[in-house]
Amino acid sequence: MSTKMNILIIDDEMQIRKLLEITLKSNDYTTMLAATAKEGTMMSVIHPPDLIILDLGLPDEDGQVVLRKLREWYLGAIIILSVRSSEEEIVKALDNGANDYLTKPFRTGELLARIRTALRQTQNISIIQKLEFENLVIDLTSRTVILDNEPLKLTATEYSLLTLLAKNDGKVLTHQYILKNIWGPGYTQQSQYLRVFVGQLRKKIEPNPNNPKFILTESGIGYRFCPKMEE
Amino acid sequence: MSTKMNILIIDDEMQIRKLLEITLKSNDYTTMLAATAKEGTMMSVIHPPDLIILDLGLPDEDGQVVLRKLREWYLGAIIILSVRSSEEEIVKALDNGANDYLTKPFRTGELLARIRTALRQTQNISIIQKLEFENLVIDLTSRTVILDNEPLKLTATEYSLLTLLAKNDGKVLTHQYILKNIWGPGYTQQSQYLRVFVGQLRKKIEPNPNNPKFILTESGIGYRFCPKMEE
DNA sequence: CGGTAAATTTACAGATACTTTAAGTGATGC
DNA sequence: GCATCACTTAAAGTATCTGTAAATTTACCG
Repeated sequence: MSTKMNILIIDDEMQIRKLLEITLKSNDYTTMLAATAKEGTMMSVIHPPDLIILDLGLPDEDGQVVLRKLREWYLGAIIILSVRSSEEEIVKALDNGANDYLTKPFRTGELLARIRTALRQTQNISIIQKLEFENLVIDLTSRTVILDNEPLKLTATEYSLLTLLAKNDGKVLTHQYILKNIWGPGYTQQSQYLRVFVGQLRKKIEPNPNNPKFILTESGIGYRFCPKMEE
Repeated sequence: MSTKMNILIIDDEMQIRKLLEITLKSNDYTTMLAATAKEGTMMSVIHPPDLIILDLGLPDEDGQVVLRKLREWYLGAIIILSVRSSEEEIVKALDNGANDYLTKPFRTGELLARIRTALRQTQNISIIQKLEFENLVIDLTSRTVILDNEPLKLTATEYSLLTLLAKNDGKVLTHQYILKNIWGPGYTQQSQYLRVFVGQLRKKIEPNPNNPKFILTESGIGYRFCPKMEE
């Protein structure tokens, strides 16, 4: 993501606003806060956020009405956060265009996950699975490897080997285990394949292949992916 | 919508399946029923539904794994329906690509509302009406492709292939995935079709088909649409 | 029925990646 | 110092994958 996602919180309870603000900020979002419907609507118009968290029990206007009005023009995600737990209220909110509905008290982790889901859907962002190690980034979704901000060309086998090692970073993987996973159960004796491909990978990703920084040899046992900090 | 929305129910409890079937049918959906992960996966491949309701506690495979596997290719909505109510499980499912998560026992009206919400969102995927890449513009609404301000004549298959690649720009799409999406699940072995059509597309859109700028080959894996900047 | 455009096959040359062989390095122990 | 073992590196051989052209089949329309 180039820039942080911005979330507008419309809730009249100060404690909730504070809690949400802290939670969201520490999860790499930026926030805007509003205590009333009027205030919230205005903020959303002036600077449309990527997602709105809306409480239904606002002092100045009914939440369902606020929701309907927002949906007349706002295309981002709206998550309702409310003490009201009646089925009628939930159904109404969802049919008024809410993307999700959580009842208070809520679990923070779940709210964050539902925010990610809502953003994914409205931003049309796919599930991003990334492995990041300093200057090396492996994007499992797009199947690309970026080294020093440059895309790196890897063959199918090289890519499989790198991801297997990177997914288990820190752990020592035995020759047998790697061979079984990449080439199949019948190849556990072909340690030579492995040596050749580790060599090729090192040539591509190691700044100094003689003194590997990423793929370390555990003599007699196997290999370990363990990005060393540079000195 | 011209035709009824089709929902696949994957749940091992017969009573739940029956209940859902009756509820959904009386709300103008068509349904498909599966009692195991294997059965459900197969049905979704053969006849992809508009939405999948997935139980996590299946007898033959872990629901989270089923979910992840589905998300490798299935773009429709997936709603989890499970007895498991731990935050950990919910967060995991949402991050694995579920659109929503309901715990059993559930309220029918709420489920229906959440189904409507999920369908609204996934059908909205076509909110994107134009794909633009420098000198190449694909207009999905009018089904036209403009290259260097000149309309380009493409056959139906060429157009589908180009839009599939362009919608996933940056990502590597495997031969299998492309074949399944363009020709159908039964054609995953016909890589030859793909070569022929990629060749034809390149002849039409690439300034220099020998050194492709748009459609890049990932040998042994598939193709990737990734408009390179010119030097 | 004939004409046309598109899709499917077939065939083959060229490119790419994988396997295999072999020579070279360095550490360890006798 | 020499032998051994495990790993590294390079390069040749082999298999597989890819791109292209051209032939054949299919589908559609007048």
